[in-house]
Amino acid sequence: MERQATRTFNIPAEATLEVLGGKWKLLILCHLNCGPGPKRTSELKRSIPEITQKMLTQQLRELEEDGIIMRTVYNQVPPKVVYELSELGISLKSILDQLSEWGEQYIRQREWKSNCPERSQNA
Amino acid sequence: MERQATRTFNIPAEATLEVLGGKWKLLILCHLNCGPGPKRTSELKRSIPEITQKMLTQQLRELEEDGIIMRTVYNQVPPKVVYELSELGISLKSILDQLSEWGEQYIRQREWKSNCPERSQNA
DNA sequence: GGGTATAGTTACTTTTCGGTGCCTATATCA
DNA sequence: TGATATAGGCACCGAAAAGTAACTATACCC
Repeated sequence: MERQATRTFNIPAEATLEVLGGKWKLLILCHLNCGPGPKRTSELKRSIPEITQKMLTQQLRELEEDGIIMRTVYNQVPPKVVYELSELGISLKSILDQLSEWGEQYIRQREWKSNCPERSQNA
Repeated sequence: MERQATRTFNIPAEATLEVLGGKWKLLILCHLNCGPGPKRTSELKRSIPEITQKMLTQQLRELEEDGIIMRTVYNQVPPKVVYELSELGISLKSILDQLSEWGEQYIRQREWKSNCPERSQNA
């Protein structure tokens, strides 16, 4: 994933995906999107247990570089750092909301399918 | 990326991202979304020059497994296979459209930034 | 006969991603 | 005294992802 200053895209969606394409990015953004106000690093880590500290930091850095989120450091010990969506990040809100909505539907449908007695696969 | 039948998610968006999370998937879906009617494999390949045949096939298979797209094989030689969004895939339409829209904005903003004479970086 | 187009599959190699462990600094608390 | 919480850096290594190349089948065209 090269992070160039400029490049050309075949379709505009490619630009979006270049910014949001990391494995954890959309998930992180969803967490920053749901519930108001900034979130601490440790909060995010607890919300996404599968992510490692390294990956979390890395993805947050890239999102910050791309201007999607803002990072605020409180000069205190132990350290406190919070992240929140920037204006540009907020402009992704409806996409993030829809990822959640679609997921809800999808889960519901899946469960219906696998519980449907008509389709039991063995025996 | 394990492809399990069932699992639990911390937030619904995770379910969405499990289905759409592949490197090329959203891009492929955007191409199937823009312009009506099904698209041939070779069309997709030409639309996404960077993707390899192998990746294209693989991602299409997974999207098909997840019920997002439909694959139709014409029994002829040379072979003809077309892909189109399924009903479930069409339910992603507004997400796909927004990925494009957001990308347009983002590109415009980037270009504005880099062309803004106030901010020329050297000389 | 030989080349082309089409949609793959497979084996092999390379590259990248992501995980693990170890390190910093310091205020607070036991 | 020393453990804890916090945010993160860095080096190393294995696993997984992605790229490469060769192969299939066959109708059509020259």
